Amino acid sequence: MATIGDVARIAGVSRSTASYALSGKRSISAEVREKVEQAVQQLRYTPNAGAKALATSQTKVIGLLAQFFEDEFAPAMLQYILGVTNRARDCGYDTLLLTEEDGVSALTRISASRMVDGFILLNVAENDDRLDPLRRAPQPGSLVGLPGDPSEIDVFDLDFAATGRLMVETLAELGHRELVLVSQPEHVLQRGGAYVWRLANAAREQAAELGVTLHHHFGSSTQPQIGRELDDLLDAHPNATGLLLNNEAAAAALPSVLQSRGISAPRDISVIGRYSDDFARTFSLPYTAIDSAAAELGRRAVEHLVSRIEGTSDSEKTVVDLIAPQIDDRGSTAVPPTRH
Amino acid sequence: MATIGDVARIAGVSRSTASYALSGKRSISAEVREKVEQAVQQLRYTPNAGAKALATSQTKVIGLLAQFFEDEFAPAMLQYILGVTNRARDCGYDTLLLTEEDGVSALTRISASRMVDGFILLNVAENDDRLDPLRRAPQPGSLVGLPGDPSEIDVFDLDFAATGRLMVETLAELGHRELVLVSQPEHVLQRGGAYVWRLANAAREQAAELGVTLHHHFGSSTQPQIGRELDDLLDAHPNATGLLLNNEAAAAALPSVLQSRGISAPRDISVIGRYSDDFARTFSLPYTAIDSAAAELGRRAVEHLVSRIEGTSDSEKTVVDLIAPQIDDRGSTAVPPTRH
DNA sequence: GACTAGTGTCGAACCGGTTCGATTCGAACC
DNA sequence: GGTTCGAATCGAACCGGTTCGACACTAGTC
Repeated sequence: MATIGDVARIAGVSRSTASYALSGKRSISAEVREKVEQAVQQLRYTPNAGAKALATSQTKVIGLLAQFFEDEFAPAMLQYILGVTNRARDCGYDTLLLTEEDGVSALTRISASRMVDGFILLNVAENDDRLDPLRRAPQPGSLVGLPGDPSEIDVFDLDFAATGRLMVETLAELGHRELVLVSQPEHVLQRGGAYVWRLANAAREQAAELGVTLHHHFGSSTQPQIGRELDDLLDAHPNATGLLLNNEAAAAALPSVLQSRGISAPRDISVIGRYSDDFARTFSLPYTAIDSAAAELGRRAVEHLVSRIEGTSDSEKTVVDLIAPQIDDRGSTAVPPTRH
Repeated sequence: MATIGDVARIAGVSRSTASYALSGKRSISAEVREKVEQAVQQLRYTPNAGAKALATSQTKVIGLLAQFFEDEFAPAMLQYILGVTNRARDCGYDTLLLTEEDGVSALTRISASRMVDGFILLNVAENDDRLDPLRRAPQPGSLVGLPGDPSEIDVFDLDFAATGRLMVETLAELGHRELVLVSQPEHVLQRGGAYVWRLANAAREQAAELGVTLHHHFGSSTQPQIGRELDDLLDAHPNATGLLLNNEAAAAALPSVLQSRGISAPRDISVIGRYSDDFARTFSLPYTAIDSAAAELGRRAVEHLVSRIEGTSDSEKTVVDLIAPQIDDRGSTAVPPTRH
């Protein structure tokens, strides 16, 4: 492969001049610049990434730490990954995908060997092991998911408290008086999926304030179970007229459950979920939902990370950016059915 | 960060000696090796990846070219990605994930800048644009998906022809005489998804040979449509007793279709799909299926690629490795119902 | 006409590893 | 007792970029 030395030789200048001609960091005569550019074309010169990284201490790569848990619904993760890689590329960065179970060792390994300029952590837990190593690392990081202690790091997440309130409020305003909330499984919460209780607590408070009854259930994240559980829940709460789903698997299972009971939304029951638009399309879910904004979160995390890497960050202070919930109305809410 | 120079100084030896002590490429006294190792511990020394890449021309990174098409079922892709990244890490490689639409430019960019030691291409089309640049690249590559011209490159794929035959054969042996095959949408095929017709043609031939009627239909890959199409198909072919699905979305949609028609597998109809075990779990699909072996294909592709990179490849000749279809029996096949 | 300022170019050093050739030393050999 | 060999170590060069300081030349200033 051609090196910058080859380019310089063909152009009849020194290596340093060729370098300056390409980077524009010093003034160069139009004539020389022209010759260098021609040599680049002719040799199909592309700088060696390793050499560049060594010289500049910049790799133009960001590390993406994804964690896949047995108890989670994997397809939902894909949205985040795509959001990050696509936006990163637009910003001039490539993405090193790290899926090892041991996120801490992945982080320290990659960080110490200077393979990346920064990190993005997905699926951040309330008390995430990876945060301490990240704080100590010389590279900046962005989190997707709000941990208990977000100090020193930029955080991006959906505002789950506002989401819980909005779900309850929306149905209460339509006249619903008894609701069922289905969350992720309890062990997701125990593992540190704090968003589960952030949404649930806020929903509970809002319900109390509005005088609405709210039943809360931790659902499974796999299908035969969650379907049965939904069925049982509807049996257990015959007067409930609204269903709130903070559980992707539950949303995916609901159509067949409703069908088998011979009821439909919103005629017999109103439904609000919380999942991404892509998820809804993939599974063809006909329910109004609050967008989990996966791609948007990934994009914001990348943009902020890049501005930190490149030192163009507007503020030195770290940021906690909670996206306000936004409802995608697919027509699955209505006034409750009248009973007699 | 500590460099090998720091290690050498603390250990009281030259840089080259420190390097040899760590690599073991020349004999080193036990005493010196000990001192170097202590210095490494003390300084938490980790080699700089860029410098190492520059010196050795090895990056220990492989490039993973994934393509996401609107008309495909995205979650299925995740299995391949995880299969590749996890196996790569076990082999000592990290993975650069490239999701740009323009796979050719991604390939040439990464290849020319020497960011990776090899490539894995997913979702390879019959006539894939990326193959020529890959052949010209200095790095080796493995394909997941069989193209029309696999020359000079290692290829890994499910044996779709054998899959088609096996599907038909299995139901024919049980006594079925009229089958319906639902493939991916026709534009997947036009884009170069040759596996669609490889399976369909083989199924057709096998059916002809066994004297079985086979109706072939290109189904949609999104849910409200594919559900309706399945319903129409069952109406159109009332005497069909077996359903073959080479279309993930169709498999995901089938449970509610059958339910709404008040029929069930295998009592009223026998079903064989083609999707991964993980996919079946995620969607809780109760149908016997031929495993698309995504993770296994990813693993084989990585292993072969690594052996090429490291020059330990058993043979110089390129390989076309078609995995024999394997049936995961979930009990959705039986003898056809008797009519009168 | 000497002084200054700015422009354009070059050589050398540096980033942090690896590797080749040379050197020293002690043990084994004839 | 000189020769040969292998083990252990070191210095220097190299990988392919970037960047600093020096220098030559031109143009403008007083």
